Amino acid sequence: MFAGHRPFFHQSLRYWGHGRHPLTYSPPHLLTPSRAIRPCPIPRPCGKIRQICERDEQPSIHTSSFIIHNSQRSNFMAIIRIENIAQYVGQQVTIQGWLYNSTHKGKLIFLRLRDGSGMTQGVAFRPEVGDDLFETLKQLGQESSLIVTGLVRENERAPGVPKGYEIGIEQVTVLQETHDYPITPKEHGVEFLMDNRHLWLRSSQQWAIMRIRTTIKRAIIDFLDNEGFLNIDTPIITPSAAEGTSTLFEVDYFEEQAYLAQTGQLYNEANIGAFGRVYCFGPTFRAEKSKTRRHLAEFWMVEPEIAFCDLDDLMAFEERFVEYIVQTTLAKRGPELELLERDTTALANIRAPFPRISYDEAIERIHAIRAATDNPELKELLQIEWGDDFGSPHETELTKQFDRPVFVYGYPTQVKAFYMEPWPGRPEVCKSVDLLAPEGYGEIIGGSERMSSPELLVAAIEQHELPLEHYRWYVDLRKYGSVPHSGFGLGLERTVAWICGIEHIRQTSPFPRTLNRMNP
RNA sequence: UCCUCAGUAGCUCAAUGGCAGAGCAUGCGGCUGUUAACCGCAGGGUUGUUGGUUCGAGUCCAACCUGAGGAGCCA
Repeated sequence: MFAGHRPFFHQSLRYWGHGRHPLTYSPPHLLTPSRAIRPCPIPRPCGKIRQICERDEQPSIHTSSFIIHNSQRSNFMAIIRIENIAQYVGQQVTIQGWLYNSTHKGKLIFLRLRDGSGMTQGVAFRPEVGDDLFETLKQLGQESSLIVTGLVRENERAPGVPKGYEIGIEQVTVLQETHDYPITPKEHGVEFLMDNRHLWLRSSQQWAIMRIRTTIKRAIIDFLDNEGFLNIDTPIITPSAAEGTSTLFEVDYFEEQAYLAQTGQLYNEANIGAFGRVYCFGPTFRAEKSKTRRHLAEFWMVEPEIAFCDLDDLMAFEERFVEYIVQTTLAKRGPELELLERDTTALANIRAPFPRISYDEAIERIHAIRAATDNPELKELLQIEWGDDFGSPHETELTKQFDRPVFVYGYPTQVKAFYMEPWPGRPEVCKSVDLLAPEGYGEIIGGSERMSSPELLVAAIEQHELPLEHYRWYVDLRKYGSVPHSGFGLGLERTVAWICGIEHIRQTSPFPRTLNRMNP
């Protein structure tokens, strides 16, 4: 009868049984099917759990705390992931995970369980599971690691992701009983949570944000692949500031001054000569001493670059791109967006085409907003003249006028990078375009048509006082088969923050690097 | 770099210049449907640091440290 458990254990231990003993060296105990607790017959746990199994006379598994056999069942139990629980209603299943929270009411106990893929509720009723198991479950602290077997049933009262399902607990293996988990289900301050970021990621909101982030990354890659782009990597270590504007992190490159890349764009422009349509997608670094909810020192940026593409083509491409990202996330991550209490109707509106306004018109609109406001503070913040770049208050007020992202094109040349194509007949304006997200999330895309004339490019480099020797290869690209081409960079974290509807960009990065923090 | 705000129990916060408090968490007890449950009991403190004013400082003053929000800059 007892041997019937073995297939289950061997199956369930597959993922962790090959490694070292999972923590704690307090004497393990075994609770036999007769529900007696007896000391572990082996004085010290050894490395391999399967070996312990095999050398013990009676099959037993050594974990940090308890093995509970509460069921006499001997059939094979399917190990499932919680995100698929709906497929198993009426069946006995096993889930491997952690205790997120628990509550008990007399003879009834509710365990909120998470396994990384979702969250569900385990229910145990004392007369059904027996006193020993019930007492053990009652004492489990938050984040204890567990293997739970039971019957899946539908119940509209059951919380979780997906909600509406629960497991009637029959058998539990406690891998480690944990106490004093620092993040309780109550509110915490930012500093405390960031100090515990390695644990905070387990919390449901952070979990949902990371699930959405990975979906957004996948959507970006899928879209570009389908459009015939090649993902060509660009260097992280660069000899000079690509755009000559931002503050960069300095690196000692074999006793030579080097920098962490702020963009892969210039290399992308080389790559389109070989491949036509390319993108790079990776981390990028800015040493700006910015501490606002929109800034990170290390963030991810996807940068597509397209040959034979002018500014109008670029805007048409960007709006299809952003529409695809938003609609794909909406379709695939409904439960996560709901958990974040995101207003999804605002996202459903994100359909191409997006409004396009010129910089000139944007300035007029901001002047009008400024004239109309009674708020003296806002009046002060909105002060701007033609030729100035927008600050975040300008962007925020401007985007409030639209229900979807808005293109602002044709910025003054003086506020943009040196490589942008001049506007025909207006040398003071360049063929640049930014895409501003709605709801005050700011600039998520910056892009432009690139300069295609070698003479103009050399003049621009000299005018910006950039070291021409570092840019000789870049000028070469215009000497050998120059074509109209355009590209842009989309900031992943700002996009995630906008789609998730969360306040601060630091929550969109698993381990964010900010002005005052690079730990953990 | 500049402006504003904050630092008290493990966490979130109270406390006219006059006994250091609550909720949550933790431990014990109770409850068959909890959703951050609820009820009762218990333990838990170098008030960020240094100096000053005062009979007396968590509270007032100065400097410093740490953090948050914003500006500039940017994705």
